[in-house]
Amino acid sequence: MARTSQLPLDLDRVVSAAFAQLEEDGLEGLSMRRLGSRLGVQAPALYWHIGDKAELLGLMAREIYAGAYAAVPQETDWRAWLLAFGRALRIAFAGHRDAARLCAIARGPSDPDIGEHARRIAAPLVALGLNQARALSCEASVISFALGWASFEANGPMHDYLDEMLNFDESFERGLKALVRGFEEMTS
Amino acid sequence: MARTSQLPLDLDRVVSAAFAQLEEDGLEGLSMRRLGSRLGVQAPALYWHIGDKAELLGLMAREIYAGAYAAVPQETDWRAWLLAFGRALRIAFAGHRDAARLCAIARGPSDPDIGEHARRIAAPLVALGLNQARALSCEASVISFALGWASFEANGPMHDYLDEMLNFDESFERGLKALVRGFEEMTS
DNA sequence: ATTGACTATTTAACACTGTTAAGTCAATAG
DNA sequence: CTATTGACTTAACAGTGTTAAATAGTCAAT
Repeated sequence: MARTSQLPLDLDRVVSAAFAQLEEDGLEGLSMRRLGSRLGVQAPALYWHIGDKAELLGLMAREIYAGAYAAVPQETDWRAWLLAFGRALRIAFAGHRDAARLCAIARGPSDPDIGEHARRIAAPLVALGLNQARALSCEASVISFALGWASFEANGPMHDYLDEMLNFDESFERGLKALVRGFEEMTS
Repeated sequence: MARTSQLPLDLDRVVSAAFAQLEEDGLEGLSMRRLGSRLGVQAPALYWHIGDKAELLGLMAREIYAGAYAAVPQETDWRAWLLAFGRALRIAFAGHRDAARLCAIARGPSDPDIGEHARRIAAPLVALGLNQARALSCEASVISFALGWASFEANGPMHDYLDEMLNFDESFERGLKALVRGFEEMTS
């Protein structure tokens, strides 16, 4: 039917519609058919733009991480950068419904140019004086902490029964600060 | 058919069969029908012992955490306890295939006796001198770090392309130590 | 001994899911 | 004017979690 009534899809529209769908119905509501119908298209049409559902989830996760990286302001100290990065990750995870579960499930980049990506990721910390291996290690720890915290916190029942005795915002901040200060100690 | 040939199921057998199934076919291979057939039973029979698949996953996650708690030796120092706990968690997550994804997805305990559970969880640290709020906060951070790390590390492609430039075991250890040392700093 | 209740399971079915194969129509290139 | 390609549709497959109803086995009480 009206196949030319709408200009054709592209990958970006698919991904952003997927985010909208995620926001509305959560991760289990993010099915190919529903995503298709949101775009005025049948489900199999999506496979023209995407290989896999897993690939779609991967792109979404990538975008969440990219948003966090982009949100880190320029810093003059690697410790300050790590703190800002951790907070940005927390905001990024909290910014989309089920983001933590999504990122925990999604598969990473199938990037062929291996070293380049790592170098780009580590760049902000390398610019502040860390060597690359150490930069990657620290970043991995902060990402793990933030991702794990988001998973932990997003767990409904767990949240409900802990939030009487645990201030999540404050505890995250304490943990993050502890982690970064711990790194500081190891350098000196 | 031969309904009495086997003694009836119970919850424990279901859960441990679910672990066996997880080990064999991973998280996506853990379906009710396959779990049933492993137990010589049709899928709907499982719903006699279990409300939900989510409940089953919750029980499995609970068992993983319980195993980690049980594996922590008695310590004389809360910092040592946290380190041992973090390592035990890492071992527990690595011990079952897809454990990290499972725990990131699973919902927590629908435990009605809220304060009691929290008190039991915090007990080891309270016994070593921390107040309960602080104990819960520290534990939450260590759990988050270990869980996030396991998710991070379990991510196949990410792992493949980082493990040339990142020693996962060593980096986990560094991160955990940094976290706990950071906590130490905050007390003094 | 027979009735009845209770436990634990079966069969059948529903409404989905991701994904593939084959067909279809519009636009573009030669 | 024809052929090719891009972007989609319809139809279908195999599988999913879950519910409802029927059923067989076991036990207690009449």
